[in-house]
Amino acid sequence: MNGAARNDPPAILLMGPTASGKTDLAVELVRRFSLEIVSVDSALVYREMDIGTAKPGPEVLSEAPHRLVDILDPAESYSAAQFREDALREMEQITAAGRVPLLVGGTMLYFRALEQGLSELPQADASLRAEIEAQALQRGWQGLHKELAEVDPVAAARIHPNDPQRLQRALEVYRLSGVPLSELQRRRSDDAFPYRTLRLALLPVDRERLHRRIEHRFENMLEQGLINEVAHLYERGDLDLSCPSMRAVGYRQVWRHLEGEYDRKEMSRQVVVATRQLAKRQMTWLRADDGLETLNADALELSTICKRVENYLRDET
RNA sequence: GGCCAGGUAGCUCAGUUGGUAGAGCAGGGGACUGAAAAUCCCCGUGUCGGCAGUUCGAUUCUGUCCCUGGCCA
Repeated sequence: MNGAARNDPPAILLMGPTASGKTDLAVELVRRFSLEIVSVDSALVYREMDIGTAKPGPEVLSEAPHRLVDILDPAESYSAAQFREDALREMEQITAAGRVPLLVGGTMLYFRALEQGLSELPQADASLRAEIEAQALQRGWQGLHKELAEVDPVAAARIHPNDPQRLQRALEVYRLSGVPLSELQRRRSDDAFPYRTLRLALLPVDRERLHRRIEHRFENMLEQGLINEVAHLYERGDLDLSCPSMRAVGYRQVWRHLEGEYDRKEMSRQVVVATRQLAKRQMTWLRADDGLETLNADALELSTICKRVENYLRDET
């Protein structure tokens, strides 16, 4: 897309839901080919969040370095636009060094933003968001939805009155720019994505198996000291549940447990449930994308995949 | 052993003055433009514990049995 030319450099994209085995496969590929990994993950960007994000350990990272991991403090927030900029920069460096970027992750919005670009919209504005939230408290989101319908009927029709996050964003964009969000989005972004891609998706076929995997992985995280990890962040004093980092699966539920909202058993249940739901949403993106080569995550055939990658890389020259 | 309260969707429960039942959660499907591990939308048939009785008709009333919890012995 975006008119990728025949002579664009290669890039491999590897998408998959949580607990599908993306990292293992990526590391295997790095061992065999001249690739370098760029993480496409909205939680791995945070430092001090290792266990709950299933971040690859030091040994793995030294063998197969991941770019865009540990680049932010948990008090900061990231965005799809920022990711796009960062990822393009990293990809350029990797390409310039004669290697092929391997983008690996589960944040599908980031993949889309990277490949298709984003419209030119104003950045998030914390104080304006606070203002809108205060208004929502008074008038209700329904009321704000009516307000949006007056200035941007197209966006209002698309955004459900119960969807505070998107309502807030649409109002924010209009108030900052004076132009309806839907109008700005209509204007085609001419963002280029100058790569020829091999697009792979790791898709678990057996749902029960995935659920079991998620459960076991969480038990492992507990053994590795997840609660302690979150407790450290909790004790910092400058974070709360409104930070995007602390909304991540695992962190949010352990945070509530630390606040005494529910006991350890209930917390565990909630984390596992939230992880299953995350995986389901990620798979919805993958199923809707018909440009992917799908790999059965339950029965990976490494040799077949390697042959595919080898062919792809050879065709390039 | 006696008394009491319960046994209804995978879970927690509501309900039917007798016309075979519905919420939340879980689960499934979908959406997704600077918070995305976020935010939201759609989807509810299950021997209403078993058996028998009354009734045109019982998940609902009666009897009995089983199970769970509590109290008393």
